[in-house]
Amino acid sequence: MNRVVLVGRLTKDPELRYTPNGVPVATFTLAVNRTFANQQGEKEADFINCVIWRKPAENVANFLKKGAQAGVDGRIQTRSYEGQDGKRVYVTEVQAESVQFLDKKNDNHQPNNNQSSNQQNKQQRDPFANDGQQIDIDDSDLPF
Amino acid sequence: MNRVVLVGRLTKDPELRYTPNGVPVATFTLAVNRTFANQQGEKEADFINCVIWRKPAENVANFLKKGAQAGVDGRIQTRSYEGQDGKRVYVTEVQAESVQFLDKKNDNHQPNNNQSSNQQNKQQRDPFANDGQQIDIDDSDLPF
Amino acid sequence: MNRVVLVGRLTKDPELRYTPNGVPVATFTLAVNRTFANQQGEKEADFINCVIWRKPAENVANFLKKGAQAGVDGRIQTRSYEGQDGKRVYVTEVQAESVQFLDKKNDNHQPNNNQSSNQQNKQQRDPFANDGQQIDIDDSDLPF
Amino acid sequence: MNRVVLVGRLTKDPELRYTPNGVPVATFTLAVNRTFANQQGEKEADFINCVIWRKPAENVANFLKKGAQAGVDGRIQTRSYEGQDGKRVYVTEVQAESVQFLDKKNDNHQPNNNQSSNQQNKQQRDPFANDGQQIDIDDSDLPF
DNA sequence: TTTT
DNA sequence: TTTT
Repeated sequence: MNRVVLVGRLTKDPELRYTPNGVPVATFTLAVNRTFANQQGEKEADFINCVIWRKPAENVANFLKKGAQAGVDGRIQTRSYEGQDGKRVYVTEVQAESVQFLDKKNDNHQPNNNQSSNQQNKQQRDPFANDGQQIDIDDSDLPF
Repeated sequence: MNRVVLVGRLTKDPELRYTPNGVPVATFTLAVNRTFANQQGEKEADFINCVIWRKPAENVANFLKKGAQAGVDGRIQTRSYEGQDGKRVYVTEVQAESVQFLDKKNDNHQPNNNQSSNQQNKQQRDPFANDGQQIDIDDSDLPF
Repeated sequence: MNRVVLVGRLTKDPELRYTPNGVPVATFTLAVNRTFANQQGEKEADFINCVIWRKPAENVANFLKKGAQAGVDGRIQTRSYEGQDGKRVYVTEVQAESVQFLDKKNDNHQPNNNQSSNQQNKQQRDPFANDGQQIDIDDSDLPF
Repeated sequence: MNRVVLVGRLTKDPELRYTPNGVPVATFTLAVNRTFANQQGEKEADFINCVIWRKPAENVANFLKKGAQAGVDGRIQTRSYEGQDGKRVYVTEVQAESVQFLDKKNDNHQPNNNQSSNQQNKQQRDPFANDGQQIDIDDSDLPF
C-alpha cells in the first residue's frame, strides 16, 4: 500500500524524454503549499519531483507549463545511484499514475510553442543527454 | 493538498530524539513492497523515511521495532541542507500524522529492552549528537 | 486508517447550519468526474456528500458556490438513522478535514450574496428545520 | 481525482458472484476503527462497503474471511436504484483497485472451506439470486 | 544503510 | 446486518 495525492503548481515546464525503446517519460516538480507554516515561517511549500510514463507523459508535456495547477495521484518511489563523487545518492520521487489539469481550459490547453518550451527542446537536443538534471531515468525504472 | 498513505515494515528500530525544547521526534524507514516488479526485477521495495512528532513519536519508539508492520498517514515534506562537501543536499521524507500498528498484540507490543533498543540509547547518548544520520531535525521543522 | 482525497465541483451552493451549541457545519456534494466511462457510458461522475465542521465550514459556505472546483481531504464516515417508514437508512459521507479552493480568486472569492445564497438562508429559516435534506446532523456527530 | 485508502477488518466472509459474462465480483464490508470517539462515545467504527472485480475478487474470496485485517486502495463510487417501495435508494461504496492482506500467513491464507464459506455457496446457489443484499451489481458497473 |  |  503506497498512495500519494498532491495538488500544486509546476515550478517550471515539464521535461519530456524518451527511453531507448521510445517510451515517453515526463518529469516535473510540483510546489505544494503547506497549510500551516513553520514556527520560523521559513519554508511554506514542498517541492516534489514527479515522473509520469507513456501517453499521459506526452499530455503533461503538451498541456502543462510553469505555474499550471495540477493534481497528481501516484506512488512514492525511491532509488539510488552512484554520484559524481563516488558516493551513493538517494532519490525519492512520486511516480504519477494520473495527472489532472486543474486550470481553466484557456489557461493551459494551448500547446507550449514558445522559445523555452519542451516541444522545441525535443528538436534541439538529445532527450537522454542527461545535462545535469537531478532525475535521470532509464528503461529499467518503468513501473509496469 | 498533500496526502500519503503507506503500509510497510520497519527496516530497523525507530530512532527517538528530543528537540532542545523537549519535543519528542521519532524517525524510521518503512520498506513498502511493490505490487509490480521492474522489467529487470531489480528493486522490489521502496524505502521511505518517515518522521513523527510529540506523543505518537514515543508510542512508535516504544511499540514498534525492526520488521514490525505499520500503516502511516501523513504528508510529503522536502527540505535541503548544506552537505559536508558544501553542496546542497535535498531530502524528501514523510511527515506522519498518525501511525497504525498492524501486527498482533504479542508481536510488537512488548517494549524494546534489548541491547540495540532506543530505550537504552536515550540513556547513553545525546539525542542530538547527529552521528552521521541522514535525517537531522531541529525545532524549526515542527509542523504545527 | 481511513483516508479520502477528492477533487471535483460543487453540485450546488453549500448548506451552512449550526448545532445547538453553535458549532458551524457545512454540507455539500462534490461531483467527481470519472476517468474511465462505463461500458454503457451511463454515469460519468460520482456524487459524494461531504461534511465539514467549525471554522472551515464557514469558509466553505462563504467562498464556494455551485460549480466551484474544490479539493477535499478527509475520512469516510457511515451512520444510520430511522427512516420515515420505520426502516433503517444507511448513510455514507465524507468528513472533510480540509477543503482547498481550486478556482482563480475572482471566480469564487466573492461572498455569495444573491437570492439563492446560504447567507440569505441563514436569516430566513431555522438551520435545523430538516426540510427533507438527505444529510441531517446533530451535535453527537462532531468528530473531535 | 478520487482516492480512498482504508485499513480495517472484514465484518463477515466476502461474497463472490459472477456477472452474466463470467466476470468475478467480490463484495465485503470493512470495519474501520476510528481514532477519536464521539462525544457520546456512540459509534467507534465505520462500516464501509467495498467491491472488487476480476482476478483479485477471487483472491479476496479465497484468502480473506470474517475478522481478517485488510488494506484497500480504491475509489468512492455512487449509484442509485429503484427501491422496492418505488423510492430511489442512493448507495455509496468503495471500488477497490487493490486489496492487501495484512494478517500473518497462517491466519488467513487457508482457503475458506467451512460450512459458511463462499466456496460452498458458489456450489449451492445462483450467484445472482439477489437474496436481499444491499449491493446488487450487474455488468454495467464494471469500472474498466 | 534496508523489511517479511 | 457489523470487525479485533
